[in-house]
Amino acid sequence: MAEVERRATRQRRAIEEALRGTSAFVSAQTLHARLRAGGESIGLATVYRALAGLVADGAADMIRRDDGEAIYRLCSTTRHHHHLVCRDCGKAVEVQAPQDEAWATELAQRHGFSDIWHTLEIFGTCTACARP
Amino acid sequence: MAEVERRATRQRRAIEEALRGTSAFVSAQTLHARLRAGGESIGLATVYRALAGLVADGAADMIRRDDGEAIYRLCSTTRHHHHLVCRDCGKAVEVQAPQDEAWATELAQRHGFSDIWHTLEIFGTCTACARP
DNA sequence: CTCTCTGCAAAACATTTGCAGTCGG
DNA sequence: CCGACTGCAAATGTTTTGCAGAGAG
Repeated sequence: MAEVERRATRQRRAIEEALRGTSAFVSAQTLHARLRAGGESIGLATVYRALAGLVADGAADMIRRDDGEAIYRLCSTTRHHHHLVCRDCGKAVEVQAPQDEAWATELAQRHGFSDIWHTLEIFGTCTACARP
Repeated sequence: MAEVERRATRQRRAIEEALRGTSAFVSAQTLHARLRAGGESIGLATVYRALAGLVADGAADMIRRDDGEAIYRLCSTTRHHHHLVCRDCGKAVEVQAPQDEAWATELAQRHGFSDIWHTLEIFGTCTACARP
């Protein structure tokens, strides 16, 4: 959460607005295409830079799809949490994993690992994407 | 686990041997470099293709590092499991998460998600990499 | 012999970066 | 005004692919 000055430019407003309008994870590529399609004039590099800034500030979550592409989403809390993500449309729900924090820490210590971090994401197909 | 014919070539034997010799996750790039350094004559594309085959057969695990690069490791079991991975040297321990399977399934159903899959990886610094 | 595998170089992609001009505060 | 921000194009780095020849079974 680097506390850096961030200027509110037209482009960043457009990005945040687009993210606020959905509960789904989106890739930088897709977001860029969507903004352009919506008439916004914005460069791809700007989208990447803005997203990186949001992640650094803790305002957005970034996870990796199976193919390695990064996908982003605004998060409603800075508390540690996980997601239930539709692998088709990206729609996601924030979820808590009751014991996982303590479990991971205990397990790591038992094996002599320090400076622990863990990722836990659940992928599935949401109701809307399930119907043929 | 596509059941496809796999021929035992010199290159594939070298790759499997290299993987068998370590408990650490390695990237295709690193594995390729290591094999070459060891005197093996092998192409990068071959390494990628062999690793993809091992993963498809369920013989190897593939996870993504934070930067998106894929890293691979032979797994001792085809049972669902997770890893405690050293983010420095890649050394990993297979671990079981007692409740996570049931928890993830129940959670997904409650939200109407089907065809569930989940990833859970713990990253830390192992004892060997911790000492300055 | 036949079909899979291999190597190489080219291609495909996602992401980052250098730079000169733009614009928010 | 000043420094952060932007767009573009070029650079980077990983992974994939096309193709002709090699080699496993």
